[in-house]
Amino acid sequence: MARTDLRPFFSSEHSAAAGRASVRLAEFAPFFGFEIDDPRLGEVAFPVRRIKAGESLVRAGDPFDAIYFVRCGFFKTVRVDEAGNEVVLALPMTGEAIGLDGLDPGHYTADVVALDTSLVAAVPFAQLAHLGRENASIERALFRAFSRALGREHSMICLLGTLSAEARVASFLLDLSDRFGRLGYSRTDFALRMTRQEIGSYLGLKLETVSRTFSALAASGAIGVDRKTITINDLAALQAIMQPKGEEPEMRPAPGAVRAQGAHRPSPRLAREARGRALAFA
Amino acid sequence: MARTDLRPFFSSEHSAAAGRASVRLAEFAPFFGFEIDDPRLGEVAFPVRRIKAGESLVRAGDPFDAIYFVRCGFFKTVRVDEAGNEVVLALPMTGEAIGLDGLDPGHYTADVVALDTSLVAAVPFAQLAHLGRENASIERALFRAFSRALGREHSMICLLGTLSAEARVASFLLDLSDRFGRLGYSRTDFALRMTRQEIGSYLGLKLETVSRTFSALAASGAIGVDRKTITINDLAALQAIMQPKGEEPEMRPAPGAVRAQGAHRPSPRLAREARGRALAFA
DNA sequence: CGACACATTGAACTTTATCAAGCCAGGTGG
DNA sequence: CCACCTGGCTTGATAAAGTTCAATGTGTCG
Repeated sequence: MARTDLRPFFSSEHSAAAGRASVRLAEFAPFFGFEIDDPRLGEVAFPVRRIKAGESLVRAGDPFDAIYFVRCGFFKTVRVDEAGNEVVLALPMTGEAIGLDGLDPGHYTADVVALDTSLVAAVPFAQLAHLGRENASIERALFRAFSRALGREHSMICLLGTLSAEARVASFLLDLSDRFGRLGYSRTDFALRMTRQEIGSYLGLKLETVSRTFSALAASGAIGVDRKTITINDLAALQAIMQPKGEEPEMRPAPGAVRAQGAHRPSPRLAREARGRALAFA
Repeated sequence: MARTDLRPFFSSEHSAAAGRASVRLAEFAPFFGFEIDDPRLGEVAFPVRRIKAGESLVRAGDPFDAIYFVRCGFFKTVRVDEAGNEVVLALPMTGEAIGLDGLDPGHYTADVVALDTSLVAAVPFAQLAHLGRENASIERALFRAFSRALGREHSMICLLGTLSAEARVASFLLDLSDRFGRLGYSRTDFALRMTRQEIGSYLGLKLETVSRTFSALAASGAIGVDRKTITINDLAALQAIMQPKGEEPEMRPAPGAVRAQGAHRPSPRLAREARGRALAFA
């Protein structure tokens, strides 16, 4: 793991290697919920890194210094735990931030590998924190980025903790569909960038199980599978897979009688609101 | 048998009224990695809430306003997903923060229920962020708290994605042991505050599986189980369970390796560093 | 004391992993 | 151009790990 990785044009501001070496904040901020209310702020520029499929953006153990904002492309983050197990922790794509979990330990905790040619803005954390101190919107967006990441992990834990293989795969496809959709791509037709093995690792399954589940879903007509191309034919069917029980209409306890000791009520369903790429943060 | 009682010695100083209504930052900050370099800062006080076992600190859907710092006690955070599955997401105890994931959606996403009589400091997020803007150490600690939470979730995802039931339970016990140890309690004898069902939910297992695994570990001599009391007899055995393969990774084992050192696994891995109450952030 | 919630244990059953072929598309080199 | 590799995918047969169902035990609390 001690592989000295020379990072291509990291701090090169002007050196226009193959392409541009930096982006202005104003160019990518909107995709991450940053509101730029001060025009000067928008002019702050950050180095850009271009990563080709198969290359690493960061490696586990590298000293933490920057957050990476994916401007376009697709990555996988892979952690190798102490037992030597490889786990795909996340599949970040355009509009998502990478590396937040490295702040506390002081080093990145996972390898981040591009699955497709990608562009990221490398924002030194110290600088970001500094900007945040001057601009409330930036600070807010930064906190929210952390919080959102946390929420995502929680969903993942629920998925791994409770869902069957079929439900996990359905959930995975719906998530991809949703994310592609938000970016303006088709919600029903897309190409997977990762192997069955990687999907399995991400979902806590073996690649054979993923393959079989794809086949089964295809046989049921819910989706079409051709190699790495997925077609979603019946969105509702996929969603239904995750409602295993005939959920009876739940009784809604009047919001006031909160004397509930011990037992936990069915609790008000927290609507999954659109937290998309939108900027708003009341 | 001595039920390790987390004595509420909280109000050591003044106003030992039955229910003191506030704590000064200086009193609990050190436990969370906050460095108080400005004495005036230490005087800032926050409301305290005392929660009895079985009561809820927050409920899913409640509007997000504060982060709760557990001063003493033990909680579970439970999410009920859209399918109606209950999942125990975390088991926060003394020295940990609760509610960080609620910032982005604007409401708490899980029920947080006390498993034991507990005391928490309720720190309004807005106020915390404001303090952070004036004091770099506070801000840093806040970011780190987010980052650390993220790291914890990642470990959880690895656990759920790759480990067998036995390894999950072993890992769970080691984690508890470690956490109790950090707080000054015995690392080898402690009382579980949660049911088998809750443990199972947390580990992605059924309660029967947890029970069976406890029994098996007890039969092997690694632990002792008496109802809710756990005794760890063989720490190394538990640790060994998580090294399923004779994984001889490429890290060359130093030729003249120390054998004396009580069979300490080759875990020069990113050692889980003392992230306890320590403050350092080089 | 009796009820009840929690825990343990057994046996049957399901789901997923494992092992083992075989297949297919794309790339390489003869 | 084709024959042939190769890496990834599919599919089948078994096995293993957990779940489910069910019965029984046990401490706690009213």
